[in-house]
Amino acid sequence: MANIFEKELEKNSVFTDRNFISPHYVPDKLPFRDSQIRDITTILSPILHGRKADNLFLYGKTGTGKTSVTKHITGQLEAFASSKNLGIECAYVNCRNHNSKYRCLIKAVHRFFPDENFLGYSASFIYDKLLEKAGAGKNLVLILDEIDKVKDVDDLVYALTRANDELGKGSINLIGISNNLLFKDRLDPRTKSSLCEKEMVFPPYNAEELSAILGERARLAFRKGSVEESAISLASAYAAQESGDARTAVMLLLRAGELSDKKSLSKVTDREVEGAKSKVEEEIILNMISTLPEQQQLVLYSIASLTLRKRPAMRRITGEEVEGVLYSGEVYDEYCVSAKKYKESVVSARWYRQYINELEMYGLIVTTASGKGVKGQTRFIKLGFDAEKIFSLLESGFGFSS
DNA sequence: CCTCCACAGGAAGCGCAGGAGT
DNA sequence: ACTCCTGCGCTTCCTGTGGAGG
Repeated sequence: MANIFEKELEKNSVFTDRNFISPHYVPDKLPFRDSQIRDITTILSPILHGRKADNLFLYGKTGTGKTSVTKHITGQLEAFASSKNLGIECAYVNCRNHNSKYRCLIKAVHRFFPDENFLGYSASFIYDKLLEKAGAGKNLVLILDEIDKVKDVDDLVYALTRANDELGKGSINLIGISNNLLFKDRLDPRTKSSLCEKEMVFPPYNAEELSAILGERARLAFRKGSVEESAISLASAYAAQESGDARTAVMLLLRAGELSDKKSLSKVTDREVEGAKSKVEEEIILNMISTLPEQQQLVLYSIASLTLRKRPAMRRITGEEVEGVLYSGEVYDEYCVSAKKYKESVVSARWYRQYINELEMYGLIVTTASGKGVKGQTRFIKLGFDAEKIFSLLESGFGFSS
């Protein structure tokens, strides 16, 4: 339901209601996630009978629908439970904002006791409050989104699972969500077995699936007939190629729509999607690098500037455009030089390799093992995105300059 | 075949900050 | 307020590895 002012604003726009195409919008229907929804529902079903369900751990890359699916299901669960007067309550905690055991518990307890303020109370008091709620016969579902961001996860999960042993009736059920596939391995084995009683992987969407999702969203958000079919296909293809990330696809279409408005066009065509692509890519990169520690930004900066510097020479040798491939060693040397220029501290080569691994995990760079034709064993490093874009973003936004 | 190169990545340990316990 | 503890970022040291070169 659009606000009347928003309607006014969108009179001459390709949009009818932009909310439907915002990245925060949780759709009613979640296509291609039927089997996940079915499985999770089955796993949660014991609590409808007042018993504890298995804890559940979901993982998959960003924009694969983990959060949306979970919110959808718990929303339905709460609605159903309240209509049947079953004592079920859910709390959603985003651990990116609540990144410690204490903060998570506060957030959750505040959800269960909305009228009370718990700031300043001790951790054990908060914990007891939670037990009190569950002990009154309630079955609580705690969703811990981005659980890998919690500093003391082991403590948190241990405390929450342990709580069930102390409860006569009622229960505390956990759903952990993470997009870090390595997260599970660094958990304490006991935490791992209790949190991951049930596990589920959310695979990336392919181009056809993205296309269907986008089509549905476009129908809700845009004026009828103002988005060309091929524009949707193109946006889906880009997103599928990049990551299989629904959020990227949605952002592409949103920005394309804005572009059409800006140019006072009545339609969104391939050209606008094309234009939006570069903008969305920039947003994604900026989003990623802005949260990076300064040293990692420096490493990335070194890779970008080396790539740019070497490119003309490589072109001269081969006579054609080549991929900007760098040796691990020369990147470290370059990093040492620029680190001395901007900060005095230079990390060791060992730790630099750790940085490289992390940058690769974020998808900012791609590395391949050196095959034949190269002496010794090293890694080839390549940027995951356009070198100029990364270079200029780091230069303008983070105070590096040549 | 052996040796060297240019790294990869594991293990141990160190200094520090911040939180818990007293 | 005081210690004690713990996690984190990092260094140092070390062993492994695959290809080049003699």
